Amino acid sequence: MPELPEVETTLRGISPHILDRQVSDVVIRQPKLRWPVTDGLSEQLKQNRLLALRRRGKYLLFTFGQANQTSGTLLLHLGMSGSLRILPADTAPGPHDHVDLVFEHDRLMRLRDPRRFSVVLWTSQDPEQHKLIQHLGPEPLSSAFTPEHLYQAGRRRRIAVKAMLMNHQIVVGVGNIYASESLFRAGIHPKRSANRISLVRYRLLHQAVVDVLNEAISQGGTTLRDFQQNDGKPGYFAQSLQVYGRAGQACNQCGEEIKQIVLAQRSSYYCPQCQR
DNA sequence: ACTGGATCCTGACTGC
DNA sequence: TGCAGTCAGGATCCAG
Repeated sequence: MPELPEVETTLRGISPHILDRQVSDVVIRQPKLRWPVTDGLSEQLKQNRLLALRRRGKYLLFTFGQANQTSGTLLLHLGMSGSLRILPADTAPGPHDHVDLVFEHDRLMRLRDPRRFSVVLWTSQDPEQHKLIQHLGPEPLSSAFTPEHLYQAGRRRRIAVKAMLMNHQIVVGVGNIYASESLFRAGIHPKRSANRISLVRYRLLHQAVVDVLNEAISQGGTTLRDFQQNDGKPGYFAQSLQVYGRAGQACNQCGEEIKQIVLAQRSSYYCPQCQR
């Protein structure tokens, strides 16, 4: 389900309900996710307060502790099909509701994930040094993400530019939908070799990534099948998609038929007229 | 050092 | 209606 805009939407939706609240209970119904849920998670969290909550790439980082004393950080990644919701504490769990954090004011945060690719891990170290976090590239909506950064990363790689955009060591948060959409806006063919793109064109691509992500966030993300914002509403960016999922339909820009190809095991959509 | 492919898991959809 | 096959918004691991 979630790329950066969906994770950001989730973050904004859940924060006001749980920030500065104390955990009264933890329920783990299914510990077998992408990796086993950290042993003893319940003991780490109970009676601790959520001191801070932020996003790094597609990870959510929940910092827990007492007063200003940090005890550690919960790393949470939603994988392909994960979602978080805030519910009354007595809400009966449905299928695939694997983890609940119950908070002191009778609210719970519930992780649902049919495909179980999500990640729930505890670390008492600095989360920036965690194995899953430390090699992540720059945030696309920060000043560390620049056209020159993309150009330098692309120079020494022969992989398809779309595969490069989706490599989170180069830039985080860009998944299959937004990679396709950004390349369309920049007029670059998804299969084009990363080292055969000029700085001028990387400037276009950089701006396209930033714009697409910002627009998607402002519309609450993209709902294809099951993504819901915290209030149960879908994300509305699906209406703005120009190529993703539009194989066989006419390009909104030139009328040419949108094509679908498989690239690095993922479906890619593009306009053969507008993208070279 | 890069790169492409297989892999984890379940649900929704398509075609016979 | 049932069943097999295909495809999914992610990212790691492994072999070449």
